[in-house]
Amino acid sequence: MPELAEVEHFRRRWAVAVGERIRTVSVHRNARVFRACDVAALVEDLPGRRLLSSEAAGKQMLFGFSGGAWLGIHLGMTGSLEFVNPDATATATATDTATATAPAPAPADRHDHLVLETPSGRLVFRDPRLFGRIRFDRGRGAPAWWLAIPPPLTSDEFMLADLGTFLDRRAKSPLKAVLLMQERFPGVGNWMADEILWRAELHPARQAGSLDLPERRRLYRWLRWVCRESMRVVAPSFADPPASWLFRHRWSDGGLCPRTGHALVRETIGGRTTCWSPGRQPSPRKLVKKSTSRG
DNA sequence: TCCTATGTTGTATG
DNA sequence: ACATACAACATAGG
Repeated sequence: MPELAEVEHFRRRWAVAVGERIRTVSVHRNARVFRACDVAALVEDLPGRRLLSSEAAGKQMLFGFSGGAWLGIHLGMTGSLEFVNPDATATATATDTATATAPAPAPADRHDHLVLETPSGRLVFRDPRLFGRIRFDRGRGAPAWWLAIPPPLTSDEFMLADLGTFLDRRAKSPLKAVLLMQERFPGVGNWMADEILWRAELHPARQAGSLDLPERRRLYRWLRWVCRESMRVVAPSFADPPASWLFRHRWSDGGLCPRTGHALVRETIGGRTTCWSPGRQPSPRKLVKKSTSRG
């Protein structure tokens, strides 16, 4: 599920516990999501600390704790965050074990790899497919990997020239693959890339370096628009975008373009299933053909 | 049984 | 060193 706005939505789910103290930490310590994480440090360090802050940047999240501890979360393909209020019966039993010194048991659900218990509930990280990633860092300021994430695509720091530079550096790659590169387009994922290219009327297989200036302007404009609008529409409630978006038609075979009414096409481009509207997004082959005249 | 899946990364090749 | 392409990761559901 998680691209830019969905990640922001999950961040907000955990943010309800900002200010609360972590009472216990339970983990599936051998889960792949901890491959870049010192699990022992996390489990020993976090209890007693207070959750102070939460941020999302692209598909990454960072939760800050009192005393200089940082929990980084990437949701991979199937990760999610949830805050679970204990029901009345569960509260009694959970409270009784709170003072116990024995290590916290592993979470009951096999896909819940990290659970932070607070006085009012449980912060749950779930990820069936295990492509997600948990990081734990200590220090006064945010960790280096976090600071290296480029600025939001909706901000003034991301300019047309930045887009142009990157397109030229990846000149031979299809636009679809280029838009998925997080080092330049943090938060853009498979459905967002298709949505952007569809709105910009650019075929996903076009080589990045082949775009003229008007096309670059279009890409820039709709890239920012999709980021802004998805944040506005999706982040608060996890709502689907309106039916006027490609999003609502791209998932299965037989979908129709909401602009042209003609059949959408689905094909693998840049290693990912890609959906586009042939009547709206002219193929690279056709574009090449138009320059046949020679003086 | 086979195919697909809203993501990243390691590795091979040019 | 850089750019590009793709298999691999692990699980669930159609």
